[in-house]
Amino acid sequence: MNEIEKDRGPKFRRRAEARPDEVLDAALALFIEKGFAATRVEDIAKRAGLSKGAVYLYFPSKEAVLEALVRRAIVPIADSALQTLHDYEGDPRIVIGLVLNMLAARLSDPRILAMPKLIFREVLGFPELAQMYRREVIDRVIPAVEGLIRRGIDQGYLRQVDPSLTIRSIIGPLLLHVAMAELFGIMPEGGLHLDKLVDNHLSILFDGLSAPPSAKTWSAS
Amino acid sequence: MNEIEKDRGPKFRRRAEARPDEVLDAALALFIEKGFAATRVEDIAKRAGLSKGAVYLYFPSKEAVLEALVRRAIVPIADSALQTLHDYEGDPRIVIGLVLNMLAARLSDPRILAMPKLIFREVLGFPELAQMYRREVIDRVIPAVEGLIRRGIDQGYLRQVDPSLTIRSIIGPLLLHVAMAELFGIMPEGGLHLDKLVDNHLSILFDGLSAPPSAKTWSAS
Amino acid sequence: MNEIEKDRGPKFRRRAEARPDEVLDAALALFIEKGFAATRVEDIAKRAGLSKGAVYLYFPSKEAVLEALVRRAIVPIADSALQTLHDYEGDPRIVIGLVLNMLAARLSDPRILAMPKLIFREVLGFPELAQMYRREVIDRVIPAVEGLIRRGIDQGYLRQVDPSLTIRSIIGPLLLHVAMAELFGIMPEGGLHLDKLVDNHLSILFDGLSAPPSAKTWSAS
Amino acid sequence: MNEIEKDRGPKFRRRAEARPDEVLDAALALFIEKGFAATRVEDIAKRAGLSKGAVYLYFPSKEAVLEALVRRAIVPIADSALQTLHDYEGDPRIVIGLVLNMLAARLSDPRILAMPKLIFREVLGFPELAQMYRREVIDRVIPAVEGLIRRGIDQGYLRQVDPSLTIRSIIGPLLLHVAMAELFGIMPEGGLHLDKLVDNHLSILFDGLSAPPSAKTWSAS
DNA sequence: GATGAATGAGATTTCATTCAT
DNA sequence: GATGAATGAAATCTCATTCAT
Repeated sequence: MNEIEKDRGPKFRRRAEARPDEVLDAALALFIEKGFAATRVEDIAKRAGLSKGAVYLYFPSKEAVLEALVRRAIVPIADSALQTLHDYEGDPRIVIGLVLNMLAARLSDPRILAMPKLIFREVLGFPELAQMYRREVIDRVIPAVEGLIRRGIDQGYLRQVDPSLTIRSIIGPLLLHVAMAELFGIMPEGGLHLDKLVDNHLSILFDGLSAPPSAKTWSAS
Repeated sequence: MNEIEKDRGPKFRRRAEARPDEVLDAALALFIEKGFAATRVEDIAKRAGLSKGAVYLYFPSKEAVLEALVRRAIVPIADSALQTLHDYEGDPRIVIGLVLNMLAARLSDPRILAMPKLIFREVLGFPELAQMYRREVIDRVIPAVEGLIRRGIDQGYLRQVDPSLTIRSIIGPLLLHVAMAELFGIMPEGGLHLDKLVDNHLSILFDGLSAPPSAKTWSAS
Repeated sequence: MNEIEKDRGPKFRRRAEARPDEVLDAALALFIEKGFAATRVEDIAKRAGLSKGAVYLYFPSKEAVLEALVRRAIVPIADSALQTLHDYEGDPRIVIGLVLNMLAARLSDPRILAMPKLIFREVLGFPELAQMYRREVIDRVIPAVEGLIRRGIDQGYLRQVDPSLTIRSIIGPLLLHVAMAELFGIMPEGGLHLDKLVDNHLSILFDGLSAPPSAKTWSAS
Repeated sequence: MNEIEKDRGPKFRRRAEARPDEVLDAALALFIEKGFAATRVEDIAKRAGLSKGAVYLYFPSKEAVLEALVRRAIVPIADSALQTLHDYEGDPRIVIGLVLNMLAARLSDPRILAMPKLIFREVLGFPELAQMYRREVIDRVIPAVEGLIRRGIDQGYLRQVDPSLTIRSIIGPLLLHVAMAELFGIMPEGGLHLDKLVDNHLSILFDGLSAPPSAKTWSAS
């Protein structure tokens, strides 16, 4: 931060204030790989390039590392989703498309993908984690999306649907896509291809699976 | 059940062939509540009404309890879904509706809901679990659904979509609904109401979120 | 023992009073194979063809099985060695040769070989075992052999040696031969060949390793 | 050693590089006393002046302690025996006498005596131990001794005997002497007196138990 | 600030022994 | 007499956390 210290090449960045962040990076990788319970503090330390004891200089417990990890990651994501939600005013389908594509782009970065994976995996064991995530992310995003849908209905862009339940129809397919890939290794050939999933999903989400009646009539005639 | 025998303390129950099942029931409850790693074998035993050592009469290890648990639960579910998939031939939307409603009904039973919760939570730590689930459930259900969609497209019921990716659009919303409720306690007032979710989801899935063009025209004029 | 019971074919010997002996046979085999500590009572029971609980009808504890085992085996061996020691009066070398050859013949039977193996292995952990073995075997055999040697010296058959220490020179080579074979698998090709060992050993024991002085002279001239 | 540091309780000793050796010393004493199976890791730790967990800082398992123990002890002994065997060229009886006296001197140290006791006791349960002992000791010593005997025969020092079997006659008496003392408490008054045993044994080994024929004649006449 | 040796509570697993049937 | 389900003490090993240096 300071003018003299700045960022003087990677060689001189040892022992900087970035230490806690390096611990979090290491912990994230390991929590994803093996889970919270099966990750030893010593592993985290080793991967972060410092000693076991040093971890406790920055965090009072292993659990605190997990909490800090989640806190660090979720706020920016929620913020940028909310930003997009607020910036656009017209056809909500445009906004939904933008947000889903933004999400798809972000989640293609494994470092970011790691966070929801971690949260979904560990949240049952750490109620504070659930509360934090709810407070910081869910309780801010859901009302915004619900409002978006409600306005879309009011303005005639969308059919009459339950805004709250419809959120599941908008986000759920992404979650399942990621879950299938991460938990069972089931994904399109060559990778997640989240962009293709979003394309396919948006076309169904907006226009439905059903063939247009006219089309059917045409082909039948 | 008998008035005299009733449930008079655990000491006098011998040669109950239901023992392994009682252990599994106890383990399921605890694994869900606290996770596999944080559940002690002694907890399982106590809840099943026997001693720590007795658990090892029926299962060679704690991990074996988990595997048996999953095996016991998943096959029937997959079977009945496949049954429905095979029994109907015409409009695939009917079949999809039937299967989703069947799923909704089943998952309303907490004992059944517990299984996917458990699997999703622990599968990262137990590759064998993932393989078993894949083999027994996923690899049987996915091809059946893909075939259903493909035939629906060929017969003019459905629009041109990617059958494989579309599976995510069909199932994903249920997963998210359950996840929100179970992980963060976010659900409609008064309960999961999976039936309402499925209603809302099916209407979007088949007909899309977009208001019909004529409607828009009308409202705009 | 009784005229009627006798030994009426193997078919009718089930549930006879031989039960405890069958337990001991099974225990012996397993104690040899895996040691006392690593042998489970259930293994003994299974091998003896009865249930775990039945073992406790005959023996109050696992340790009691070991003691009974040793007691059963050692007395006859000591008896027959003592018999031979007492029966001969003249040249003690004849007696020593007879006894060693008798020992060699007996120890070629794995069932008999098992006992000293077992005793040597477990005696450190069971002082009572040591006492029993000492009382029943060692304290009867050693004085007899010492007396034999002493008389041999007095009668001019043997050189002046320490009778007590000489016992080690007489028996030690057999012990080492068996130990090398049993512990490390080091033995003559094709088996223990205890008879050959005894031949070689007796010739050294009586006449010494050294070449006769005259022979040396001859070969040198 | 230093007057101020002395041995002021276990709490203030840190970074002692001798730790693993202290653990081995403690383990040796206990394994001898109670056997491997009956010795708890906590006992070892307590005797070494540290905590249960600390043992696992130095050795990955209790079994590894045993292996390290044996490895530490046997190589020097085998080495010095081989040294003696190789250094002398002439009359093999001289070499045999030197080696046996060297062995006697060494085994008078209880710390060294403990090792063969331990190995003989536990080797049946740990095949790796047997292999290690064979590789490091037996397979190096036996060929050397066999060669010595063979050369002694060729050069006219020794009678025609089986070199391989004769090894038993050379070493066996020492083994039995030690075994009787350690297992049953049978030994000359006042201690092992291995030197006296070796004296008596060597005289028999080289010259035989039999009285010289001339002597017999003399005494008879 | 940093280290890593040390601790000790706690987890899984084994098995001799008991005892209702 | 026989069974084998059940117990529970005890053993090995792990690892979050502390603290002397």
